Amino acid sequence: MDSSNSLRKRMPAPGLPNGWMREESVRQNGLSRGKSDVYYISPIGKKIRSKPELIRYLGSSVDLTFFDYRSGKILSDKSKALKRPRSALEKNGKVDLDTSIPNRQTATIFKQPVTKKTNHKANKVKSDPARSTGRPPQQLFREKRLSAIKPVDIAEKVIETIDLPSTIQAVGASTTSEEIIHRIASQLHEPGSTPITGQPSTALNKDPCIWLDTKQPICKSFIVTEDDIKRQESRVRAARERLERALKQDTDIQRQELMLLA
Amino acid sequence: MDSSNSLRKRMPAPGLPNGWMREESVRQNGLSRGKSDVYYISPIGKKIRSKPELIRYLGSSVDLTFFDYRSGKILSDKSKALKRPRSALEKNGKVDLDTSIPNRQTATIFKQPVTKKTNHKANKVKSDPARSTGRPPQQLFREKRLSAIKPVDIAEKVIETIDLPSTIQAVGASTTSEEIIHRIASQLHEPGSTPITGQPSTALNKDPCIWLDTKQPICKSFIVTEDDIKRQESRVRAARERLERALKQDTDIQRQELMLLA
DNA sequence: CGGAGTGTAGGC
DNA sequence: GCCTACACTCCG
Repeated sequence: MDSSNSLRKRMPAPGLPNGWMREESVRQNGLSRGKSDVYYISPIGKKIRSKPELIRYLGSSVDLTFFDYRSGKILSDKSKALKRPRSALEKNGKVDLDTSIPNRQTATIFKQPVTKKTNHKANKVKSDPARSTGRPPQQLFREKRLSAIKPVDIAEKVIETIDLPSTIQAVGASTTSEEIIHRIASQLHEPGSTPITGQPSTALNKDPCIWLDTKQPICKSFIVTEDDIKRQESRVRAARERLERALKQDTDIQRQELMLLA
Repeated sequence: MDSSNSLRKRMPAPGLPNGWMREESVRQNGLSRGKSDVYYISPIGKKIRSKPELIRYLGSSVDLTFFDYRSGKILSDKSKALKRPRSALEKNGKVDLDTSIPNRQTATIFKQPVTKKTNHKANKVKSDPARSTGRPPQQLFREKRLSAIKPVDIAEKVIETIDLPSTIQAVGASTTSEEIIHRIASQLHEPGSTPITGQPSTALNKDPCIWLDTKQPICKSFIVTEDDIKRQESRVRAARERLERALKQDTDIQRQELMLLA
């Protein structure tokens, strides 16, 4: 006899990058008793409750076109391909207002067991077990593709005032500090990303196509202290509060406009 | 320009008996900023936070099937009728553990303006404006219907030791002191009930079906002094503390049993 | 106020 | 009809 509670089971999500868990819970009460809900838990503990939310959260880092949310598996050849849903912004003109503060990432998250992963039984290409993140390989110099994206203020005027701290220095003539910011920002959003340390000194001034560590932004390696982290945490907290106020104000205005129309 | 603070407004609850207030407060911070919470304040100052809690509190004295908690109104003919939710006991096998001490009832609660109340536009039966409590008329000798209900201790052994104080005396051959206790206890739980004084001396030894005051238990009238109230308050406080400890212990045991199963 | 759990409109 | 997606309730 199995004494475990069957109303709630959590296990690694097969169709998502390492660190993501799938949870299925069976409704115990009410009109929908017996139906089940599927959630995904991100590596930092954020609970996702639907496929559109998952797509919003993962952004462009994972292609979920063939991901079946309910089963957690990729439906590749069975021609069950779902229509690509539009983004939240296209759909209702709203951004995701969730600015909750994630737990600070500790070393343990980077020590997840590395599993060898073949995408399909019939697949002849196997990924490198030591480096697999469950995502397709990414372009060298991919930060250049972000160069058209800029933060803007409420009047859509570009905000220009983000500076790199002096401890982070660009490497090579063709790499701007702006590209490094783009790269670091997007890498921080990747689930299962490795620590950002910069390029090893051996790579500097050699042929980047051979010597660069593709997992690292193109800058000299640098050190971050515990004090750096604490100072930054309080800055981030303040910034998040400002952002939350601004976003909320925006939805309030949208809501008022809708009420005027009604 | 309205300088009043809009984040918290209190007004009479249209769908509930006289004396109940509805309070709506708007959340100021966090992810749910702008959402509001609705509370109801009972005539004796007890704050209710949800529809299930309201149902538990009012018991069978008011039918809340068509009461919309958020708006505070009855949704009668618009066929918006919600499915009747099951009781807390049916739902999760737990009793309501709230044993917080209500304010002592002062005379003001009994001086509420009496409003004429017709239950429905199409309803031809009108209640007596001078006596309406918003509830249907109750049976004479209704205390007899409670005679099968007994308090029990933890081993379900009946507790027999409740005695009436000598100032309260039963009237008539067929009325036991136990019935009077039942009647007084249940009347005290009715929202909007009138003071309990006993039967007027004119009613004694005459035909009860004609002379009894149906709002009063069937006992001689009696006087309660300020000292009686103070003495009783401290006894009740002590009893409530014992009850709270016992209930708490019981939930702790239930929780431990659940953990052993998991 | 957050969050787990349930309700439920609207799409298919 | 059923399911998806998300709003909402309720209670800690």
